[in-house]
Amino acid sequence: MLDMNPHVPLPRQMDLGDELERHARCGRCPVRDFSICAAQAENELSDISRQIMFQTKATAFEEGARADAVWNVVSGAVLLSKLLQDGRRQVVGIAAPGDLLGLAMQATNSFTATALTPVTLCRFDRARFAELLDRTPRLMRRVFARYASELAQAQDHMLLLGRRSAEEKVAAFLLGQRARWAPLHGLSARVDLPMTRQDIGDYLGLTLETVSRTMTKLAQRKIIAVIPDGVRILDVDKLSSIACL
Amino acid sequence: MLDMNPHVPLPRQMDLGDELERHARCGRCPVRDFSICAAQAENELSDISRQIMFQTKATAFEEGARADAVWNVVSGAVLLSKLLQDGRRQVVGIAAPGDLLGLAMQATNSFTATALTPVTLCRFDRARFAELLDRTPRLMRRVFARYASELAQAQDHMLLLGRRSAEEKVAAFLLGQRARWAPLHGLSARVDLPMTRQDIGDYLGLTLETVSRTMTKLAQRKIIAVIPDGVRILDVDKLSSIACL
DNA sequence: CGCGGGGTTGAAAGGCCTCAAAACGTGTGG
DNA sequence: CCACACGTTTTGAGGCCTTTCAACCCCGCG
Repeated sequence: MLDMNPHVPLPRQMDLGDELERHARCGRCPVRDFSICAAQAENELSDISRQIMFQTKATAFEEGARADAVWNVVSGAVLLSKLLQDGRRQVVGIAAPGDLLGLAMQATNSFTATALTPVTLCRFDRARFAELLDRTPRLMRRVFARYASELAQAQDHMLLLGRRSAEEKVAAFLLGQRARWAPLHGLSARVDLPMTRQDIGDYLGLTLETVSRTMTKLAQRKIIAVIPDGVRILDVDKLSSIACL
Repeated sequence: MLDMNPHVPLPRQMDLGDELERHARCGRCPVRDFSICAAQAENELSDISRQIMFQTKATAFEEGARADAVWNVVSGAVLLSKLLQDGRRQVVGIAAPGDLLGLAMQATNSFTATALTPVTLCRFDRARFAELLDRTPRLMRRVFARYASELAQAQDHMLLLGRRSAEEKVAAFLLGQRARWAPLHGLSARVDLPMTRQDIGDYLGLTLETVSRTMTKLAQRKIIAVIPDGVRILDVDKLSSIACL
């Protein structure tokens, strides 16, 4: 499980590290403006919520299973994927700290949530969460705004899946990951990729081989450098122009 | 508790013509359970809203332009598309009566809305619409539920774009269109397609030629029949199995 | 009647996938 | 400490599906 002691060096994935850890203890999310435990709702929420930790590769909930909870990602990265009968898979999102999952409020989950790193989630009873939203318009409004931007993001991803080449997809993906984790890591050249090539391929609508090939080609052109568990962006401008931002 | 089922089945024999027209006059949407003018909010809404009609091919709002309105589709079909600099296009949705557009509440529109048929839209001033939502939790809850299901739909479409073959895409599209308009037309064999092959291709991540070829192949196998401005589904079961629903 | 937009069809090219094998990294057990 | 196993990544060769480019057809309309 997560190591709370700040003096012990953490495993690499945990570099998300101390700042996040600190907040994790009180269930607050430091990453985005939406803090589920903020303001007047704090006491109530702590009442109906419960923190749960997941090991890498553990699944928080599965596509098709009865959905009775809303989840807030406190720390770590969560892979959201949908499966086709014949095994084809599509990753529909990669959740970062601060993201809310399961708000669709349908009878069953529409995707599976898998931990890419050790993950801390905050679980809310759905019925009581919904009640609370009803009683707290300001909170609902923020949740709603968050969700709306998620939809816009989904539409961007449709554009990527439907109309971009492999190279553009990979470039956009790397820049996207960098931007997504910037609140935690800063906008460094290094981009952590705690997922497999298969995961990336399933996210971009490509095969793992194509992802690998594309990355090595970018590396040969000195635009990125492939490093263990990630890449280093050597030429942001070129990468951006490839992604045709 | 949030409304779990935004798609309540509606009377079959409703016709775009009369029934819809009647409601259009008061800005009410007859198609889905979400009626923007329902309940106590009705008077207020009529105060801040205004109906606008668009001819086929007219654009209600454009990607990138300042967004200061929320729109409710009253009648007709609206194509939602995003453009890449080099002209590549992705259709991110086809809005039907009852759909809400522009709720993302971002500074600019993230897509363009074009009328596929003569269309009636109900325009709401955004700021005042937001205020109203704040004052009317029940309304916000319904809008929210609607939006959440839209996100689930977007994720389904990602799966289609990323992991399905041309034939599967077209089959799923036809069945999807049929289901989407069932509240108005009933679940008939005839599926109206008021958009061009190009539009369909941009929706499915294909070229217009591939869409055309795929349809003729399905027609040769007697699974569908291509008719002016639409198709007739001859074998729903086969089409469904191709779509691998 | 000619024009233009939309649809269909054909041939060729190309990008990505499939299948396969080898290289690499990491954790386990001798 | 090394050997080995296993999962992941890389690399290669060949093939297929979709795209590209082009021609032709159909139909409504000025």
